[in-house]
Amino acid sequence: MLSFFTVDCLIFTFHEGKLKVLLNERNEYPYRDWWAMPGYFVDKQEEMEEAVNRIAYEHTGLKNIYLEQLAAMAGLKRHPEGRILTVAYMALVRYDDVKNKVKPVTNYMRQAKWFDVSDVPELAFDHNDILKLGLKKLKRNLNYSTAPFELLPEKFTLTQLQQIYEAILGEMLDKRNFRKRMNNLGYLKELEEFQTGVSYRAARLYKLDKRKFLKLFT
Amino acid sequence: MLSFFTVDCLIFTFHEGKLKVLLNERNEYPYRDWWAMPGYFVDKQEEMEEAVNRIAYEHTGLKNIYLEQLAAMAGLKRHPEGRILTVAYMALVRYDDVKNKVKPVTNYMRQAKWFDVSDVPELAFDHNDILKLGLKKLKRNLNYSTAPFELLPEKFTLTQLQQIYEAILGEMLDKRNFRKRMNNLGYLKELEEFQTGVSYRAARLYKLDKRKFLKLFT
DNA sequence: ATATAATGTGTATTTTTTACACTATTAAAT
DNA sequence: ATTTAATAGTGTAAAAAATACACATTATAT
Repeated sequence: MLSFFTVDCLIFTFHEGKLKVLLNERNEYPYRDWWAMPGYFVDKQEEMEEAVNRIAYEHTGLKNIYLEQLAAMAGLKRHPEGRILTVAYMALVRYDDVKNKVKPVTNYMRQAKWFDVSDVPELAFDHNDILKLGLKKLKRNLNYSTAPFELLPEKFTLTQLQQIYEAILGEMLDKRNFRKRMNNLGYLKELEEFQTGVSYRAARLYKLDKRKFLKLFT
Repeated sequence: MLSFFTVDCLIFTFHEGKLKVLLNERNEYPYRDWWAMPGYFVDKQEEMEEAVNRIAYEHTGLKNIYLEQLAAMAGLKRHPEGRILTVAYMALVRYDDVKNKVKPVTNYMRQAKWFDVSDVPELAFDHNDILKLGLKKLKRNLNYSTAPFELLPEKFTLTQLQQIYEAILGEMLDKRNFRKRMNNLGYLKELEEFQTGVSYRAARLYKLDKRKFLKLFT
């Protein structure tokens, strides 16, 4: 009746204009020395989402992050010792919130590093497939999800938002048309506050009006 | 290292203008006498998709059907004996192709029956949640997937296609606008054939041009 | 004062979406 | 032969959304 299984988590963030994903260098058989999504076994008495939160917490120092389930992978040949089912998630975190910029070494993992999503090496197991799934889902649901805002601070500029759209869609967008569209969405609140600490004209800050967002999409 | 887990499958079809889902009446603890999605344990040496295909075959007599994975459910309390992880799929089948209109009784299952999706009782386990997920996914991906065509014969009329869109979206569509939109998709082939056996004006038949569809969406 | 770096804005055009009602065709019934 | 019943099939005008495109404005640093 017992079930050993793992969860793996694509942790995405946005930094310096790029969409990044956090990967581990494995220190354990199989795929020792390969890069892989953070992941581990789910404890017997632990809910699956708790396990994902635990793993994400170990890597980022953050709790209660945004999570979406991507897929269950259960191929008989994905692990040399036999089938190990894994449930893959994706998490979205704000770069500035991340506490441990580099995850301390454990016995099964050497280091963690942010990779630009367009520059990811061949990964352990079926993790490249999972990454593709994650990026595809992010892209497909872009207009119906709060995902872009999970990658930004609570108050953000339209340029930051546009950069995230561009990173997720993989194409450049026209500034004026983008702003027009965003203002028509109906769930962005224009604040009377402005960026600080920049050596050029400070941009206006916006925030997501979650109530209005939910009204539109539920 | 061993992993017992199940797969469950929402089998959808379209009949008499309604979207239908095939459900089993359980004859086994837990949830004896409740209706549930068809599902069962995955054999130790069996791929997960094989298992889904096997279950769908037992219920419909069909092989190589359209499948999409929906979610993994692993709540500690979903089964009274402890966690049983299940991976939920949805399948789409053509009603006219289904061989066994009623599934023979087995020791764990009393009968199978098509339910109108808008008239489904309270189901075993978390199966109502899974049904909601399935319907939501069907709706959200309607315009990027071959799903509507999986529910229709190879050659179909635009009215049939419109009925499927309406059933999935849960709203009525305007005939002229719908036809205009379908003709602009670029992947419907207008045939020089017409319906037969109807006692009124026979409608033109169409079919999906899969090559063109794939070009657009890959 | 000047240079720098990014912000913020409008209009014309095209495309897409929406609203809306009647004639055409076929088979069956009389 | 005519009528009835049932569904197929069609066009246009209006509104809304998407696109293409360039320059003046503002804040800071020197």
